[in-house]
Amino acid sequence: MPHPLSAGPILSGLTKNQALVLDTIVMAHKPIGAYEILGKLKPRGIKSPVQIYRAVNSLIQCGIVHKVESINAFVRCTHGHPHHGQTTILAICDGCGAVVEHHDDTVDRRLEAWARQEAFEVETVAIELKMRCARCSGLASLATTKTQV
Amino acid sequence: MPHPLSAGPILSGLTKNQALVLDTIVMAHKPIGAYEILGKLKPRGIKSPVQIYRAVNSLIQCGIVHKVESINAFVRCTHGHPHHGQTTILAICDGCGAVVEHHDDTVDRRLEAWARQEAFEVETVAIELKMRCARCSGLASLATTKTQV
DNA sequence: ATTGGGTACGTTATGTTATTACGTTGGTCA
DNA sequence: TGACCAACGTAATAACATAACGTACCCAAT
Repeated sequence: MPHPLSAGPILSGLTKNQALVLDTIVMAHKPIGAYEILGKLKPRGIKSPVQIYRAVNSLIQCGIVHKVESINAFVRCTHGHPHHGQTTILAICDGCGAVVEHHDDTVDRRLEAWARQEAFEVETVAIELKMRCARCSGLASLATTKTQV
Repeated sequence: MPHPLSAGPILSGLTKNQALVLDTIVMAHKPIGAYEILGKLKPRGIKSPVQIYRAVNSLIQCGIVHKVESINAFVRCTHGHPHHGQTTILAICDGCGAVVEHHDDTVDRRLEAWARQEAFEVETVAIELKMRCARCSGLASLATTKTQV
């Protein structure tokens, strides 16, 4: 349970460390790794990776943050209302790190149907696409004029 | 490109290291990490992680092996015929490491439609489920009688 | 008010996964 | 033959993640 006194810069109900980490993830505007978060929070008193991992794990459990498995990084959930058991689909641009989040009930149903057929119990689902966003694929022929990940 | 002379224990057209690594992955019957592969191949002259990573990357490019992103491990592709641009869906049992591979055109179409709508170019797609297989979830109430991952 | 449980925290150390950098080998082909 | 290219070998290091310990604090039951 959250520390009752803390009220983070973004959301209340988070502990101090959770709020710091969430804030850093939000500010990044793209997936950010644990050690990069650590680097940014050292000036604010965070000293070790464990502290980051503890906080992101809480945030993930709350559903506020997603882990991008394919790049070992974390990103703010941009899905407005709470997920009702829906699978999060993430597309990440190789070029600029932009992330688009999506949900698709049809996909969820297809996966559930498959699970029933194979008689296994689904615990978690991760769907991740690597892509070039419109801007980055449009710029493909030009020199590298924009910031890369 | 493959080394022209080598013919591995499993498939021809692979280099010696690729064949060794593939063989180890196949023998494992479940996802196996790079360092575990390394451990098994040390007696056969492989000395460093790079050699493993080079080989698995080639095998992945050939489509012979999949990387399971969510657990940083590698598994033999069990899809019979060559994939026609299909997305691989993997379900991995937490209990015993069993893997089931699947493909679903409907899911592929939904993701493609989404990509079109958002105007990005898909490069790769990873769909991974963590699950308990029928055997492991049936055994849930019993003591740990079977080998765990 | 004391005590015991639970949660987050801090710190150190270590374990695990992956890549960079650089030089060598051996086959291909003009 | 010699330029090229792909795979290989080796050492070092980077990047990601957890274990194991003890402390601080709130809360609820005694």
